[in-house]
Amino acid sequence: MAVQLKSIRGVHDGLPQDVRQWQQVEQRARAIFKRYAFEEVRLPILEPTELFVRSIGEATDIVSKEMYHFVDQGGDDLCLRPEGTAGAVRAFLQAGLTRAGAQRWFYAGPMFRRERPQKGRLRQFQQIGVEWFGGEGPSEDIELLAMAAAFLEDLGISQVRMEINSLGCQQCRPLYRDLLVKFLTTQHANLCETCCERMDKNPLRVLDCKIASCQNALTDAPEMVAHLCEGCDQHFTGLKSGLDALKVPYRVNPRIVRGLDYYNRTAFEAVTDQLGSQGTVLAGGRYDGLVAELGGEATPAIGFAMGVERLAMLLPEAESASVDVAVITMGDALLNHSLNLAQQLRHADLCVVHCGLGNSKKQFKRANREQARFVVVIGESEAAQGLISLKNMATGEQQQITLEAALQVIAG
RNA sequence: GUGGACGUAGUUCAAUGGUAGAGCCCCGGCUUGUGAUGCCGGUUGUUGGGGGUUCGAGUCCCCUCGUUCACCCCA
Repeated sequence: MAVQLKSIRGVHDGLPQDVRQWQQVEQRARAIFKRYAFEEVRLPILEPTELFVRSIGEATDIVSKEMYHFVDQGGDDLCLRPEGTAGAVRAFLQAGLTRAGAQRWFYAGPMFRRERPQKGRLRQFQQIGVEWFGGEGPSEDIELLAMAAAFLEDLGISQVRMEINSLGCQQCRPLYRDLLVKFLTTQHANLCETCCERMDKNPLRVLDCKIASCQNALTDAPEMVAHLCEGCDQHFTGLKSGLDALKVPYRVNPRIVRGLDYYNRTAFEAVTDQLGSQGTVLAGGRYDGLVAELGGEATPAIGFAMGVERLAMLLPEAESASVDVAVITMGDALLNHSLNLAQQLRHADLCVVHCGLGNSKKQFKRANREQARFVVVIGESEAAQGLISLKNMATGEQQQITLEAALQVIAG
């Protein structure tokens, strides 16, 4: 059939089969985050364009070419949020919470980026994000990473490794950057075309180039972690020792780079090789300068976000909740009686479908299709005696008993 | 934004340029108070859309939309 009206490119429907998996991810996240005293916030999907330009960085791909932005009827320049941190910081400031002590937030919802879709990459996708305001670490970094690791473990996702790095701060990163550019200049001939462009635009990006020849050329490249200032070095050392103490598995990957401008110090990614080239399933870092950048009192903060669809792809298919009872009515005159019976079964907290009217064969087929564990048959003889017929669909056994007795059997 | 692959029934897939088919699903019957197994029968298509070449296009060409994979980038 020709489907005339289709969802737009890269924007997919969440059908029951998908949503079951998303809910698994969400439920596990809620359960784990609660133990760390994080609370849910619900933030706008629409924000002023200016917010993202100032926080994420005007030169980033996200802001320069991937945002859905428009001017509304009142002349306001708005955007569908491409990520959650900027809005969280805005909300934090707007609520005047800079002196309210630590704020531990999480949120779940859709984000929008107008990219070319591919496996694990959509134009509308869901993130669960976590933001922790008011701690400069490293204890917050340690606990946040431990929480992320606990979540992934609890979800039952193995084959994911946590990689960490330090990006330095405003003092040591520029010095390192100069050092790196000097090195890259010596390797200029061995780098790919895009890397040569990156040298000017964003030299750190060269570090995570996927091309093997570039990686070869980078063998002796200076690493940020070896050029941290004293403060950053202590911070990173503290982070590693804390993770060791909590037995959180990790690997230092000096090539991790963050795409968004606001990150400093701790950066991390949970990666899998099961998803093709979109292997990053959870990523985040520290953004100590962002609150001040957006006009607030300087407040250190750290956070991460995870891609719900990507995580769901790593989960086994989820079965729908099974139907406990299907109610079958023999004779139109008994409809109200059987509808009433279905309600009584539901009061007992059972999952019940009513099979409507029609001949018994048709109704039984429906019951079978619903994969009901039991069928309750209401016919004239049952109604006359105040009993029901209860059939176990797996064994085929059927008995005429009272409703109370039936509830016992179903529960048993 | 760049490059490759793909698009046929509800679904999974066939069809040397020559009548669009099969399995599964679905519907009906065998059995009007009994499903799942069996047997018999039945429905299903603007071949993603538009244009072109040809006596003739699912098949070849162009455009477009979508999916997918990779790059860029990122969750």
